[in-house]
Amino acid sequence: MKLVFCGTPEFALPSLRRLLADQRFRIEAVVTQPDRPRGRGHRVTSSPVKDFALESGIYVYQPEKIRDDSTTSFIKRINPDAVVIIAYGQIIPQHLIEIPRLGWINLHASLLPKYRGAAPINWAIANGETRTGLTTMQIDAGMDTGPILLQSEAPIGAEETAPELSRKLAELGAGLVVDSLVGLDLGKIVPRAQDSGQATRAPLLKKSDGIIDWHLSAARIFNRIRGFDPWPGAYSWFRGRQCRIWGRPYPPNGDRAQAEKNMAPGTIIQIGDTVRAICGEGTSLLLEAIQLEGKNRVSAGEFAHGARLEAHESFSSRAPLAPRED
RNA sequence: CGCGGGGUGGAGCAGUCUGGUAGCUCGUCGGGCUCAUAACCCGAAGGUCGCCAGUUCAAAUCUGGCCCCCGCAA
Repeated sequence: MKLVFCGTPEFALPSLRRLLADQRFRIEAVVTQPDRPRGRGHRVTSSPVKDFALESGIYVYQPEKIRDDSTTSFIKRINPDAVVIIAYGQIIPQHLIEIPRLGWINLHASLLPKYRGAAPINWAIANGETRTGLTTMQIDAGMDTGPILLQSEAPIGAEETAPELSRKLAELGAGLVVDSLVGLDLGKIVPRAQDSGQATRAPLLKKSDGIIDWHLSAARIFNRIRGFDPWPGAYSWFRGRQCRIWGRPYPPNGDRAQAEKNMAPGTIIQIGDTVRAICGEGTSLLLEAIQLEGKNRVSAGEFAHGARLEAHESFSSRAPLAPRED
């Protein structure tokens, strides 16, 4: 089966590897996002998929916009049986979708129609889901709305973070992609329309999604810490400085709970090397690590030693109104 | 040439503007105290203040260059 592989980040790599190793498939080309200036200093960076493709000697195509005419002729010239598209990062126009006879086969990291959009793994964890899954589908012109080929469930660990779950799903997904292609080719899989009435959204993450609302329970804040790792993370402000926070719910303690019930959410409590922050619903978050802007990540104990916490200091869910003058 | 914050005994920080004895909270080691504690008390070791050069009687501190780490933005 002749294929074009279309993808950009790490998540797409296991599937690309699997297809490359399987004799039934021949990958004619890889399409990935153009090298762009990114990161500190705006250095030009290539995508993980591109790096892997080059190492493997696969032809790499990087259109600025996939809707360009040159892409159409490029795909037509190759005439693939299917295009496999995983986390590519651009919307595919209808006239391109129609070219391959089996369509464009997408691997999506949720049980569609749940969590349609760019960040299904992050939102599933952030919302406290205990299970999610993978879906392969034939893409259509909408956002993750195409007919479903295969689905596979996967549990979310109670403390699992987005990068951990992402690696796990990417590996599982590789097999699903292979099965989908083979099954579709043999006519054993019949694409099945999504029930859009059941759809939920998982929009691209924004920096501000990471702001901690201390009125939420510690369990819900913990879900966001896990789900928004590594970016935007969960953060707050301490003495006017932005401050990324890692922690977990603190086991309720009858004696203290009463005393802490009336403390303002965000208040920091230090008892020895144990540092906690008051959350909503009578809960508190055991702080594990803190990273002040411009500084390295340090353990909560180290943070407390250096900061010399005073009583009743607290995190703020807002940036300081006026610029700092220190 | 995107913007910005840092590099000070083993850890995290203050001190740098306004040059002039190396500070704080811990850790480590030794000793003491307590039925006990998020413990406490006494003592000790440990630092060429990222690197190089310059200014100065004197540089962690001022000037120039370099290396490394990090946040924002993209």
